Amino acid sequence: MARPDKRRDFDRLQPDARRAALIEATLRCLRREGRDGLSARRIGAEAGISIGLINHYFPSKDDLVAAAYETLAERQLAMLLEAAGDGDPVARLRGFIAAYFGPEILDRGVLRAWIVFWAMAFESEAVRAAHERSNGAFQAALRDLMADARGEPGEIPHLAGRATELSALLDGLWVEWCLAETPFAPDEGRAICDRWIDRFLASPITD
Amino acid sequence: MARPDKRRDFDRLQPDARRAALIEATLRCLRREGRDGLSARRIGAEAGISIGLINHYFPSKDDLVAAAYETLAERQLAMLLEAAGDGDPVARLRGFIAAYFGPEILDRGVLRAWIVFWAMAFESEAVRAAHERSNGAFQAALRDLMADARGEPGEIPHLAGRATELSALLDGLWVEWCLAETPFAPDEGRAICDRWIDRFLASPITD
DNA sequence: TTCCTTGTTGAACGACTGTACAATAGATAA
DNA sequence: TTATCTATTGTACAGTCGTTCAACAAGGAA
Repeated sequence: MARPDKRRDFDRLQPDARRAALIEATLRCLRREGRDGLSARRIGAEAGISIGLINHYFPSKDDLVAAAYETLAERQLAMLLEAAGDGDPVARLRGFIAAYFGPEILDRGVLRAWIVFWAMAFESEAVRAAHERSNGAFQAALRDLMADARGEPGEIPHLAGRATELSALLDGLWVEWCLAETPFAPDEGRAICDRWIDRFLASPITD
Repeated sequence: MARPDKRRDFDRLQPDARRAALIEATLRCLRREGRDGLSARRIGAEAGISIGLINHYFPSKDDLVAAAYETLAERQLAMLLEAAGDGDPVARLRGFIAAYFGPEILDRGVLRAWIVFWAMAFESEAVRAAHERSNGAFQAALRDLMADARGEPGEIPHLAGRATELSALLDGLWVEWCLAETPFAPDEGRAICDRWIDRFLASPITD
């Protein structure tokens, strides 16, 4: 007898699609549960697949986390650059910073995931490398925006230090906001950074 | 027959001393191994006691971590205030910041432990409360130093925002330094903050 | 249709986890 | 000395963990 209602036991996906789905499931678990969410069984359940499949795509947990880190970091940076728009340079810099205080980054779950990335950077070479790349890309983007905003070439060595400073200020406010019981208003954080930019634009090129 | 060489099976300490020893052992484990070090067995081994004793002093792991968090945070803040000295107000502020870029804080192990604190603040009410207290004390100290340095009353509401800003800058540089493969020189971080203070001191009181 | 590749399953393994708890022994008071 | 208190021990328990691997099945090729 035929089995017209035969239920397929599983969907067989293309490797790329399955990899992407596993990364997304990992990010959801990390946002929701932090390090506790980083378990093969939970990620498998979140992705709707069985335990063994994860190791078929990622030789170890570290590789999965590194891939998730890079995926999220690239997405966030792309979002910020998108929000910066293509107007005049100063507006781009300010737009970038304003978007940083939007709901996609100023989110407790996102920091919760990020903290796992930072923690694993101490243990896993793959995650450390992912951090190095992501952080480098972020600061490079910031440096270019800052150089344009002040109309100077981005290669000025001193500018890298200023970009590190602004990047640190952003990160610090981000951590502070996400961990505080009653955090400052997002607009307040944006205002702090806007005033920082005011001073940056007003200061001499050697500073 | 007497047993003159009878070996005592264990040293019985006063509760306070044992509590302190457990907290110190926890801090060493966290610095060395991060979250992996946060296991009753490892802490017990580090402290030279057996597993069960931990639960005798701390009803759960969260309480031990919260106590360790508060101990470390208080110690660090006390060290910074000590380093600030009792000279003129501006020198005190600069001394505080200079000490922040010293080996007791700018240390990968310390951040590694601190990341565990941040991670657990999402899961444990006790740790979150410890963070709230520690962070509040740190920013209050910073705000007072800044108020004195500019010769204005510390209750000025705007000053709290500036203290949050400097605190975020410090935290951000700390994280950046500890996680970077090849970090900037500590003096460079101190110089960034010193220039920040220059601008702070030069800016009008409403800013 | 039949064959083959490989995406997918799920049980199994040994190691580790936090906590509970009865038993032990050091210290102090009577 | 003896009794009492409690700091301390270490086993036990019920889980969860990451990873391995033989078996299964979906989909395309022949």
